[in-house]
Amino acid sequence: MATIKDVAARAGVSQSTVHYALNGKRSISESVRQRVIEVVAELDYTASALGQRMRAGRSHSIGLIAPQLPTWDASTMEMLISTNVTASAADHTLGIFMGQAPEQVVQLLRNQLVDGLILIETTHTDPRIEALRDTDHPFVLLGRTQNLEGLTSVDFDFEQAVFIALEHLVRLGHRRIGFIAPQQLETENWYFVQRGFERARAAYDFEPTCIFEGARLNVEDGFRATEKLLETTPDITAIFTAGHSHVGVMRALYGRKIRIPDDCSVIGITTAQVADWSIPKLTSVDIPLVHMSQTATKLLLRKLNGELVSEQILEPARLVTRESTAAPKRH
Amino acid sequence: MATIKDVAARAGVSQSTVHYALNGKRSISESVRQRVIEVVAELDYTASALGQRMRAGRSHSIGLIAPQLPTWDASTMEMLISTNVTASAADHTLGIFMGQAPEQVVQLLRNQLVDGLILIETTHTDPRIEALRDTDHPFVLLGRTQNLEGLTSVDFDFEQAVFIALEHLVRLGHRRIGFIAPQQLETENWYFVQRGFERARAAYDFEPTCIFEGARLNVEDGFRATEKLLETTPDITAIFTAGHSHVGVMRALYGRKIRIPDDCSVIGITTAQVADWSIPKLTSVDIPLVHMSQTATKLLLRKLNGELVSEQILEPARLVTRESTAAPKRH
DNA sequence: CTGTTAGCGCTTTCAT
DNA sequence: ATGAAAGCGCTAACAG
Repeated sequence: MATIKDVAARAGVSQSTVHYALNGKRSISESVRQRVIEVVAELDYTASALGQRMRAGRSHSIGLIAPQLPTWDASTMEMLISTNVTASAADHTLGIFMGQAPEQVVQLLRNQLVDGLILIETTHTDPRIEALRDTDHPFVLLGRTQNLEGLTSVDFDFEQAVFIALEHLVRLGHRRIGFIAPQQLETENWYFVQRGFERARAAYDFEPTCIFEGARLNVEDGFRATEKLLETTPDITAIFTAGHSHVGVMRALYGRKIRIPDDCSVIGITTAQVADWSIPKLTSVDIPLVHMSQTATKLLLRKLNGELVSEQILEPARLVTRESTAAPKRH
Repeated sequence: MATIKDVAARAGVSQSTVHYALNGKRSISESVRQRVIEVVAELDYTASALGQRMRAGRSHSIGLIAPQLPTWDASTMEMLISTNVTASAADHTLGIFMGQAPEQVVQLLRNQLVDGLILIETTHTDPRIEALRDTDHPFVLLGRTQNLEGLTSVDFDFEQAVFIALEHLVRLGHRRIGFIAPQQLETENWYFVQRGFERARAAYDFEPTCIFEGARLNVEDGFRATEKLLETTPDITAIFTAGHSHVGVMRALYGRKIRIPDDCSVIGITTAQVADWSIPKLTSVDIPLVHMSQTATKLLLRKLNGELVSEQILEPARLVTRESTAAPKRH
C-alpha cells in the first residue's frame, strides 16, 4: 500500500504539499496539484485511516454497550441499524460490546478503543453508569436511570404510553382488561409502566387482571400469559401487552377461536414496524426507536465535538390505531 | 490520559522498560518491575489501542458487509451476535457496513479502516466479490457465489435442506404439499432451493402447489402465501416454507381453524431459536447460523494472521422434528 | 538487565 | 507557494 511519503517522493514534492493538494487547506499551484493527483492515481494512494486517527488522537468509533448477550428482537435491530447509519454518516464506526463488566466498559474509553458510548437497557441503579459518572468520558443513555443529574439521555415516556393505551381501551367501552407485563422489575422502564397503570386505575373505571410473565416479553411469554389470562378471566374483552409478545397473545386467541378485534381487542407498546407485521396489524403506542437512536447518536457526536451537552429527552407517547382494537360487542 | 512516556519519566526508567515490565517479553529485575507497576497504578495508565494498532499497521477490526439496509430478523441477529462474540474473543472489533457500493467496500480495506471482511447475503454474480477478487485483501463469504475458485466461504446446504424437508413430509404420508418460497431469484440460495425441490420431485411421488410470494420470506408474506395456497388447493395436508414466514403461515391456518399438525403439517428451514419460538414449535431443517458465523469469523481471523486459507465449507442439513408435523389424517 | 532510537502514516506548525 | 520537521503512542531492533 502506497503512503503519502511514496507519493511525495514520486511527485518530487514534500509530504505537506501532497497533503494540502489533496485537502485544499492551503493554496497550491495548479501545476503541482495536477502532478500530485496524477501520482496519487498512479500509485493508487489512499490516506490511511489508522494514521489519521492516530494523529487526531481519536478512534472515530463509538461503542454500543449492551449489559449482556441479548435476546434481541426486531425492534432492537431497528435501534442498532439506526445508530449505525447515523454514526456512519458522521464518519464514525459503531462497535457493539456485550456483557462487559463496568470496569471493562470504562476501559474501552481509557484505551481509546472508542471515543464515546451509548448505553442501552439501562437500569434503576446501573453499575455501568456509576462507573462512568465520575470520569469525563462522553456517553449517552438510551433509556433512563435513577439519578439523571448531569447525564444525557433519550427515553420513551412509558408511563404515558401505558396510560393512553388503557385510556383508549376504556374509551372504546372495555371494562374487563387483561394486563400482561414482564417481571423485569430491575429495569427503569418497569417503574414507569407501573406508574402509568396506577394513573389509569385512578382515572378510569375498569377491572384489570394482571398477568406477570417472563423476564422480557417475547412471543412465548405472550402466549403463556394469555393462556393463563383466559383461564382466570375468560370474559375479558381486551388485552394490553408490550414488546414483541402480542404475536404470542394473538396466537393464543386464534387457537381458542377468539377473533381479533371482534371478540377481544389487543393493544401494545412497540415499534411501528413490529406493529405492522402482525395480523391483524396491532393498535399500538409506537416507540419511535429509530428516531430515538438517531437522537442519542447525534447527541453523542456533539459531545465528541466538545459541546457540553446535558439534556434529558423524553420522547412523547402517541397512540396509533390500527386493526386490533374495537369496541366490545354487547351481550 | 497518561502515556507510556509519562510512566517512564515518573518511574525513572526508559519506555522500553515500562513496556517490557508490563508485557513480560524480556526479563526485568523484580525491583524495577514493582516500581513500574506502582507508577502505572498511580497514573492510572492504560496502553492506547490507537498507538498499538498504528504501530502494528492493523486496525484490529473486521467489517461485516451487508449489501443494503436489511430488514433483519431474529436469525440475522443471531449471526451478528455470534460474529461479534467471536471477533471480540480474538481482540477484534466488529464494524457493520450496509449499502456500500463495491468500490467503497474495497476502500474500507485500502484505508485500513478494517483488516478483513465478512460478506453476507451474497448473490450469484456479486459485484462486491468481483471488486475484491483481484485484490489480496482477506475476506470470507457467509454464503456462496457462482465461482468459488480461490475464495473462502461458509454456507448451508440449502439444496439438501429442501430435499430432506420434502422427504420428511412424503414419508409421513403427505402427497398434496404446499411449497412456499420467495421470489429472490437473484440470490445464490434460490438456485439451490430449486435444485432441492427438483430432486425431491424426481425421487418421490407428491403433488406440489407452488406459491412464490415476496422478495424475502417474512411473516406477512407467509400469511399471504398461505391464503393464496388455501384458495387454490384447500385439500393440502402440509406446507413447506422457509425463513421467518412460518409465523404467518401458522397465523393463516389458525384463522381458518385448521389445526397444526392435526389438519395440516408445517415444515420450515430456519434457526433453532426461531423454530422454538413458534407455537407449536416448528419442525425444521435447522440452519446452524451461530456456528456458521463463528466458523466464518475464525477463518477470517486465520487469514488475518497470514495463513493461506482457501476453504469452501458447506454445512450439512439435518432435520429436527418438533411439534408442527405429523402424518396426515386418513379420510 | 536496561537504555536509545527508529519508525508506523498522518497532520500541522514553523520557517523560507 | 512550498518544504522541513515535529510528534501522536506504541513496539522492537539494536546496543550496551
